[in-house]
Amino acid sequence: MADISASLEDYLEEIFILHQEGAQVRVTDIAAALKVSKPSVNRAVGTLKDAGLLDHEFYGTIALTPEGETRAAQVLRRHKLIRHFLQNTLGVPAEIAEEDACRMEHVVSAQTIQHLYDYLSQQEDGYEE
Amino acid sequence: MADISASLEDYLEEIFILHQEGAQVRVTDIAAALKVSKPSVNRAVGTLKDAGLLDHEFYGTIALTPEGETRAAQVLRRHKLIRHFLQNTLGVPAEIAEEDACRMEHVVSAQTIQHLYDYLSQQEDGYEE
DNA sequence: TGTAATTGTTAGCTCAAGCTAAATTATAAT
DNA sequence: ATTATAATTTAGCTTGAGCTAACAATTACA
Repeated sequence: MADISASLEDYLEEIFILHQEGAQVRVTDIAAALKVSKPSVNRAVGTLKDAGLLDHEFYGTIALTPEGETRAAQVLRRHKLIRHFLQNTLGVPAEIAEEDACRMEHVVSAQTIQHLYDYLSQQEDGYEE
Repeated sequence: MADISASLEDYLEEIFILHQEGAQVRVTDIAAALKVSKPSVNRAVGTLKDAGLLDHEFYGTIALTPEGETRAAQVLRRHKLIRHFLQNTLGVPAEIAEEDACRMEHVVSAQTIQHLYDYLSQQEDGYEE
């Protein structure tokens, strides 16, 4: 379970989200979603493929492996948890909460996420994942 | 007020702390504190000097400018606020709280810091800066 | 005061992650 | 079926931030 960079986590997360939204995931979709060039996507996808986190055939479509899916889901879970906390507990405006969550999701430890989850759970209107 | 990188914020913060601890701040001290090579420190210090955040003469000692001091103090304040929250509100173990604060301090917006401060202030044992 | 040890700097390498321009492959339309 | 458009990939550049090795300057002490 080698650690991957914040940047690669972003690619993984976005691929997961695009997949959830239904269609086949292509390089162009990811580039558009992350506002990054297609060659940048191409290289990141290659790195993630080498890491065994996704499958990608030449000029083909992109799909997460089970391992990649697990990782992506973890990042997205952290994102939602943090955003919820910022917005509903601290009262940070939605847009700022979203932006901060995008950055914080890559740096908060598993331990802290667990404590944050427990904290949110024991509040009046408990957090639903 | 151009933004600086997380890495440069770390240098700034460490210089601030070393200065608070009394002695003159030298390249070697920073390198030891941040566990980084002296050439790395040298270059970062050059960048911060160009940004007007510190003064440094050839083979001389390092001192923050007023602007650099302000910036460093802001980073350190964020660090302490986040660490306090993680440790005392969420109950994250001290060591993990410290590590997480080290990374989070560079990515949390000013808005969120303000909201976090307000949140901590209105708790039973209010937060003291 | 002259030499040894320490400190600081320079030169130059590596890696990650972005980019553009150009080439290749696939898809769609006439 | 041929051609035009779109998607993907390759090649190669840039920047930031780390590193080591080698060189220069300073400090300390014998």
